[in-house]
Amino acid sequence: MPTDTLAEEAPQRRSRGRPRKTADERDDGNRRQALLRAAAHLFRRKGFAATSTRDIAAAVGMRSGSPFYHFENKEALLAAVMEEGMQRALQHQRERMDAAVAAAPDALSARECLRVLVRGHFHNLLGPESDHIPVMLYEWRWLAPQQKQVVSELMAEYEAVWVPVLQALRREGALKGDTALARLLIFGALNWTAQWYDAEGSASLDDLTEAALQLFVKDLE
Amino acid sequence: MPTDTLAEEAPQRRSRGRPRKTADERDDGNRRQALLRAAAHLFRRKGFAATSTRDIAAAVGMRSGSPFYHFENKEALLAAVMEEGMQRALQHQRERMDAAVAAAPDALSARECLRVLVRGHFHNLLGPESDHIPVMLYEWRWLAPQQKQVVSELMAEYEAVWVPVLQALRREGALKGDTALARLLIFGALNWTAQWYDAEGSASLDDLTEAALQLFVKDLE
DNA sequence: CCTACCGATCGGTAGG
DNA sequence: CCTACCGATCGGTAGG
Repeated sequence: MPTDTLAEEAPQRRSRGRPRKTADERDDGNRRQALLRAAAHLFRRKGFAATSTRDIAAAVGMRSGSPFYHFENKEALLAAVMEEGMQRALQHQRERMDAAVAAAPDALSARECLRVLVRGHFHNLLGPESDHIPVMLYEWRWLAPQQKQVVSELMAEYEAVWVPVLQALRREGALKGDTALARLLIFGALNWTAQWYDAEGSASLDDLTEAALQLFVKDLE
Repeated sequence: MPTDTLAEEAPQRRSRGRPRKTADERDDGNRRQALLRAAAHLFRRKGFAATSTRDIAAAVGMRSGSPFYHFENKEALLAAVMEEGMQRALQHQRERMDAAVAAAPDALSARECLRVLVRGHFHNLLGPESDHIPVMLYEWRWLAPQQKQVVSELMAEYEAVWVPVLQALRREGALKGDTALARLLIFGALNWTAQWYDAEGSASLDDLTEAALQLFVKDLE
């Protein structure tokens, strides 16, 4: 964009016509980011089908046609929300696991591993800036097959970390039955919290984590 | 409707104009029922917001305006789907519990009670004619406050049956931690199966029930 | 990124 | 329950 070089030739340009943007809402890639944030928020609150691209545009102070300068169409915006959400979730999962391993004097127990994963999942699902993942979970059907492919690979990567942990628990006798079914049921219990968890309520994410572990994992006595 | 008395005066009336309906799709309350079934199916497959009342009308061979002869508006149709679904689910839950109690030589154990409830819930959620409950779970947000009130009372009635069972398990030591949180997590695990369960797949509803019990309930050794 | 616009679709209604 | 219709809204585009 030639704005900078033009600025050298017309340094005294006054603000007239439509109001100037303030510094932190200028072009960059941050208009795109703003659209993604607003879309995630609205898609979560009203669902994909009931959110108009006009709603999203208005939420970031754009006119109705402008989102299509940044995204090819409404579905591409949805796919981008989900991909960004999963990338951030993967990142957060890695950081938590690495930190937990680094902090453990001996090897981390399978139970402690699961605790870290569950706690991290609640952060990804219910924490601050967490609209993206519920949108991914609940608006999945609107993706085109190719977009589903991309997102489901990220989901598979996320879930793959859980597999050896559950298998270890099963070897210990702390988990019974088929681990694949157990994993699906566990993710169900966790993901469903997005339907009822109230951040203002009495239970914290740590409380939820504790309740989940007590429910899923037999204590070894 | 005066059709019958008029028929006495014109018994020879021939079929002309638009084709006659066959016997089992005649007026009655069964056009309303047909609309409910079609609506449940489409609301589940495409979501409430993306299903047009025209889609629903076409699915039962009506014209676009006709659903509004049976239902005041689109939301009333959704509410009726949910209410019917919950009434049937409650009925089914009662029948299963009564049958299990009648069949038990001694008192039913808490664990067996939970098994019956879980198995019944899978039937309500994943069995034949089961679109209504997933619609209730996933399209909840479209209800008006007053409709939410009605449906949530039915849900409360459904869940109330589970409470003493979970409390009994907790007293036995087969369930740890807060029972209210446990109930929410358990329902999450069960309800989420609507997202991934494939009736054509390898696991039966009995398999799912077994997996759920193994996951949630500690065996008492 | 805005302006101005298009074709399509939607929920719902009057009148029969 | 159909016919004929309305006003509103929507995703998306051309042209700048």
